[in-house]
Amino acid sequence: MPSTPSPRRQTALAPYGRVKQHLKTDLSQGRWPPGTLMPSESELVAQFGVSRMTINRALRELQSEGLIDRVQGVGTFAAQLHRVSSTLTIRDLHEEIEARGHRHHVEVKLVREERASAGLALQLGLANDAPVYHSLIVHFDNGLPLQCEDRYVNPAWSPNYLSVDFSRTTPTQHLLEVAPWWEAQYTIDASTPTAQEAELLGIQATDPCLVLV
Amino acid sequence: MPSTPSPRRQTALAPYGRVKQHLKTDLSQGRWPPGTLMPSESELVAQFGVSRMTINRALRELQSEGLIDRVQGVGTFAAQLHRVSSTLTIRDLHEEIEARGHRHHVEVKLVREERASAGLALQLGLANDAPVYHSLIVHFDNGLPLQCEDRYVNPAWSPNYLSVDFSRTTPTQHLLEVAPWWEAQYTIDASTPTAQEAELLGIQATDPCLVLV
DNA sequence: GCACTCTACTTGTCTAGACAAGCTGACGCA
DNA sequence: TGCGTCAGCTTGTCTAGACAAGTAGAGTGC
Repeated sequence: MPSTPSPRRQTALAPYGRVKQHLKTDLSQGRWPPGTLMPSESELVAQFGVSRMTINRALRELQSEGLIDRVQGVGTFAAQLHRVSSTLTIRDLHEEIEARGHRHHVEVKLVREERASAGLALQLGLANDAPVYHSLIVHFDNGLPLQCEDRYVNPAWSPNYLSVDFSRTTPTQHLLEVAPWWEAQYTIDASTPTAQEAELLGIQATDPCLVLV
Repeated sequence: MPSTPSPRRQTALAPYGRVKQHLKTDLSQGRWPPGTLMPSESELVAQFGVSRMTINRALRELQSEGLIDRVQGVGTFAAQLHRVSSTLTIRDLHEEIEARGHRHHVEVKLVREERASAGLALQLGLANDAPVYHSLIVHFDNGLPLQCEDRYVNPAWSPNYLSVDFSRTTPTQHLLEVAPWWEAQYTIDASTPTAQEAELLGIQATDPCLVLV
């Protein structure tokens, strides 16, 4: 999270911090229901008497915290509530395992082009039946199956996704190269794996596991 | 996270994005080992030929991603590796439930001072047998038990932790007041609850759940 | 009615300069 | 030796203005 200046109790909070806190309070009190248009930057400039850059920073950080959505040319909107709950930044599993001094390898179970189902199309912002790239890769840590990576990719983001050698570079890494950095919304859930996933990971289908969507 | 301009393939990445990506690449390639002093803002200004605000934004975002540490008056340092693995921002459950328009209440099961076990002392950076504050609180959403909050606190951070009325303010909120903002390292795991936790939450001990450490 | 253009408004970003706040090490003094 | 002061570095933040890029709506001509 971007560093907030240490607020010495009530005093000496930086202007951008005051703006942030003010908007946060209003948001949590239900002014601007989810999806509602919020004041524009110039309106906030007038209201708080600070420069636009200061307002901009406050809004940018609120956006990074998932509290608001901003659309260029349109405006700032209060975010949907479920967005608020928690944000998880996923880092490349490969890097993580290497950093622990363990051996990492993957088995590519599947890489192909498919047609987007209705739900998938909505998630990726595509038309129904539009082509999507689908990869299914199992990650191993010191020979133990650790993670089952079942990924759908918008072809527009990475046209040559299918031709990448994923035994050398992971999909995450590849996408990070294409998109300079990568952040998305995750739903995290505890659940039991599907039969197929259990088999790939070599665990009991009744063992709990994490599911990221 | 602050919005990055949609990267049109390789071209037209905003300057602050180029700086970020450049530093990220160098960091991942092991220039500046963890803890090492990195170039100052003015050095980067000279190197990239952009204004200091642009460098500052890049660095601020890298910091928010946990890749670097910055200390006012001292400099910018490469972050420790374990910091890199994954960052989870926890929001106050109370706020979250209220924001949904639900009723929230808690039951304080336990608030007391204990002695730190070896493992706990290590985690909190304390000596063995040092006093720690321990609270066990169950959160309810519209009367349904939702979360079991089992928390150990370093007394140095919050000397009056034991005297706080947690039926009015949550531990998270209290700690946020003491420490201006709060970020920590989490291990996230899927597991089955302990018998005690299952009883508190009114669920089957075999139901999967999320565990944050 | 329909398509086009043009304008006003929005956010996205950069700049050059300024001052504040915090740390470190050199220096001078007792 | 020990201590206080201060210069010079660092990051933290704000400002006023500028231009780019994207959107929506009003107006215009067909």
